[in-house]
Amino acid sequence: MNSVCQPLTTLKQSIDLSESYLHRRVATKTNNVLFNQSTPLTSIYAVSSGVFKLCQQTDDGTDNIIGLRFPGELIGEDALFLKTYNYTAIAIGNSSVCKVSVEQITSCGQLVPEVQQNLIELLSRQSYVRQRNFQAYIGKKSADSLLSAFLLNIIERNASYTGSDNRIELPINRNDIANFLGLRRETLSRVFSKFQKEQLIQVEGKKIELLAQAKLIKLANL
Amino acid sequence: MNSVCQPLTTLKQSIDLSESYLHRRVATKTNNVLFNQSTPLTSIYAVSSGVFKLCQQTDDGTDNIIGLRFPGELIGEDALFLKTYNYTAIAIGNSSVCKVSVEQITSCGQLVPEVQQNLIELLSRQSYVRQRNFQAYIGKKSADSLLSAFLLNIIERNASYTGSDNRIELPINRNDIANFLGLRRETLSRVFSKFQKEQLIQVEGKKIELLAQAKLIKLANL
DNA sequence: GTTCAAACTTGATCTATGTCAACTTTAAAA
DNA sequence: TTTTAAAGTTGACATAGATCAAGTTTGAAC
Repeated sequence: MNSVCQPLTTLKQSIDLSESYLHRRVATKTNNVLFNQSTPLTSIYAVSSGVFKLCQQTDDGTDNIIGLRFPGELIGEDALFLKTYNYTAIAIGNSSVCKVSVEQITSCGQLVPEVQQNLIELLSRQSYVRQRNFQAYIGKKSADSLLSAFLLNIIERNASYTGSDNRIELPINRNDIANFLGLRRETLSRVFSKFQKEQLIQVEGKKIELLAQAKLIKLANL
Repeated sequence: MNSVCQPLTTLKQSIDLSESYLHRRVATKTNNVLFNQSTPLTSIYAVSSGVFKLCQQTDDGTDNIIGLRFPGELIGEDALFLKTYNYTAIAIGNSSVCKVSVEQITSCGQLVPEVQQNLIELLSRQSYVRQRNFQAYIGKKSADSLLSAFLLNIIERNASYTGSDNRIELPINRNDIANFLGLRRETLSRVFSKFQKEQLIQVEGKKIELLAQAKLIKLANL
C-alpha cells in the first residue's frame, strides 16, 4: 500500500492537508462504486489494492467494460480535463484506493511544487500504462492474439505489485473478459481450453500462470 | 498555432528559457522523424499542425502503426516515465510541433508552479484523448464498427482545430489505416465502398465527409 | 448437505473477413 | 506526354469466430 500511495503521502506530509482533501479510503466489497458515469468530477483515485473495472453504457443501454485498473494506477484522472466522469468505476473483490480531491489539484496557487511534481509523475506513468494498454489491443482481431495480449498486459501491469511476471490471481469472470476483448464467452472459453491443452497457460480457478511466455508474445505479436 | 502552443508559451514567458530548452520547431516533409524507438528521452512534443504517425517494430521486423497524433496532442509524454521512447514518431505531410526539453520538466526545483500547472493540464487532456481513443477500438472486431469508430474518433480529435465536426482531410493512405485497425486493405476498401454506396460518407481523394453521423455512431456502438 | 442459478464448456452450423489473384486508378518520374 | 510503380478496387474461395443449442461445473443460499 505504501509504495502505491507514496507519491500521494509525500504530498500529504508537505502540505498538511485535512482529511477532507486527501485521505485513504477503503472500497469494500465487489460492486462497490467509486463514481458514476456522467457525474461531475470530485476526486481522482490511485488504486492501492484489488481491481477496478471501468464501465460505460452505450445509447442502447448495454454495458461495456472499457478498462481495468490495478494497484498503482490512476482512476478518473482523464476527468481532470473533462470535469465529468465518462465511465463508472466499480470494485471487483475487496479493494482499496487513495482518494485525492480535485480542489487540491486545480487551485494552482495553493499547491507547493512538490505536489505538482508528484502528480506529473503519476500522470506520465499513467500515460505510459495507457500507451502499453492501447498497443496491446489495437490492430488485433484473432481470439488467440487478443487473449495472449490481455494476459501479458495484466501480468505486466501487476508485476511490481505481485512480484511475479508470470502469474496472477484475476477476480474477473470470463464474461467480463470476453466483453472487454470483444469476443463471445464461448470463443474465449475455447481459447482458454486450447491454451491449456497446448501447455501455454495453467488455470486453477481464478489463478492463471503463464507456462510459455515466449510463445504467447509471438501469438500476441508484440 | 498559438492556441496549441499556448500552455507552453505561457510557460516560456514565466521562465525566460533559452531556445535550447523550449522552442518551436517545424518538422517539414512527409516521413520526417521526430524521434526513434528505443532512443533515450530528450524532449516531449505538442503537435501544432499536421499529423504524426507512431510506429513500432515487432520482433519479426514488421512495422505497426500504434497511434496517430493531431494538433493539440502530445507525443512522447509517456516516455517521461519510461525514459526511453518506445515508438518512432513520423510526420505525415507538412507538420509542425512545439518541442520541450525534459530537463525543464524533471529538474523539479527549477520549475515555477505555473509551468507544472500547464503540464498537468496537458497531461490530463492527453489522458482523456487516450481514454477516448481506447474506448473507440477496444472490444470491436467488425470492419464496419472499426472504420466507423476510426472516422468519428479522428474527426472528434480534430474538431477544435478544423472547426468542423463532420469532415476532415486525412493525409494517411489506406494501407496505414488498415494496418492501424488490424484490417486488410482489401477489407477496408470494401467497407469504404459500402459506406459511400449507402450514403454514410462522401470521399473525395483525401477529404472525407460524414453524411450520416447517427448511423455511424450506431455502427461503432459508441 | 441440498438446491439452484450463474458461470462455464463443448458441438454443429452460418457468416464475415482473410487470402490470393486480377484488374483499374492515381500520381510521380522520365 | 508517356511511362511506370504505387495505391486502390473487385471477385472467388477458405477459414476463424459468431450463433444457437445442449450440456457440465461451480459456488452461494438455504
